[in-house]
Amino acid sequence: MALPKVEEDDLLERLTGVFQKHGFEGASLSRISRATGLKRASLYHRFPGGKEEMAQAVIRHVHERFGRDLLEPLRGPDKPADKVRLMARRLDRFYDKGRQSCILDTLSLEDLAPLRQLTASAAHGWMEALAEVAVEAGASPQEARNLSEEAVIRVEGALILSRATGDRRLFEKVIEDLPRLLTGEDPEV
Amino acid sequence: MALPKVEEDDLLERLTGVFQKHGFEGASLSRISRATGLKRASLYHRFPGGKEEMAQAVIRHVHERFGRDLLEPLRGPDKPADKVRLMARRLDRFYDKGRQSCILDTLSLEDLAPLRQLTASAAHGWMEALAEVAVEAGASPQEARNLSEEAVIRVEGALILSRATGDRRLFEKVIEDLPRLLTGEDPEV
DNA sequence: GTCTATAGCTTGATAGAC
DNA sequence: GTCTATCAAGCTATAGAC
Repeated sequence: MALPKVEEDDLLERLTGVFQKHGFEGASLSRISRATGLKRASLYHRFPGGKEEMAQAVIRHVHERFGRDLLEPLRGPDKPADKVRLMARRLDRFYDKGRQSCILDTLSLEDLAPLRQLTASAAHGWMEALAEVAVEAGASPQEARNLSEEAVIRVEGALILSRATGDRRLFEKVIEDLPRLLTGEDPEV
Repeated sequence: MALPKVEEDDLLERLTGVFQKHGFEGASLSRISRATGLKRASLYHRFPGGKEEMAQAVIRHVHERFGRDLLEPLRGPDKPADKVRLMARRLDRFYDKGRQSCILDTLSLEDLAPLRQLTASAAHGWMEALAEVAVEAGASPQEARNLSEEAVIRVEGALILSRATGDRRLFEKVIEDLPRLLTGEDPEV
């Protein structure tokens, strides 16, 4: 807590970029050092647990930012369809129109229990928030659960396919379809 | 072509396992050597292009096996719903009920053009085969395209979520729902 | 076609100066 | 809190014997 929050956040953003782009194994300390401007020893001063602690911090950071910017608004007073439309726009931005990978993907390949626990928690938080807004839009709790799972599955699948094919149109389609899927209303972008 | 096809296939299967489990960066020559029983120099004798050539061979191999075992039957004379049910069962086996990752995921993170081209081709082949059977089941060409994209997106997304959460039920649900999605008929497992 | 041996570099991590 | 310097271990890749 010695550092101002902005600098701490900036560091975590840069760290996130590396793990997002290269995954756990590909996120070498050289790359991390270059991206953050901090030398190896400085990184270990801040993250005594090394790479694994950095990866944990990244998931926590993304979880927090995602919750604040994309999920919290879903609990506001606006119409469900409007709230989902807003989230869809921010999702599009969050993943840079499908160019960025999701850390639920890139940080879950390596079989590390502490990371798995954090990705699981993040995924569940996302689905729960979507289920709540689906209920608000008229779905039964069971339907809402299914719809929220479906929504997250589609986003993650579209990201993989966009990356594997180099064609980001699939991602855009999935994003545009989210309001209809979750609330039954048309996008009306 | 000096080796019998079985041994060549066995080698490729073991190679596939390593790249599937650890991704491109995580698939070190040590791991590959251990998994295949071949020393470094022997691997380079068979794959002069090193790791990247091995990864290419893996995608080609999986593409071929996937096409032969899962997609080719879709073009047979049986009822569309029956053919999709068969594919769904084999998909479930192919990904070991959601325990295995897809190489479209694990081999597309590293930004290598030759690999990207192969993953793209494999993904498109899969979607085309699904679209054909959807048309056969009564969908319009445009509908069929959408349904086939939706199906592949769901499978890939479910694999990611299963891995990130450690809960494979989502994958099973997606697999079971494929016949209904693509042909409009109930699973009747 | 497989091996041992090795080159040369990069990795994750640490010690200690400032 | 950041740095330089360093470590042992790992990495990809190659040379050359059999």
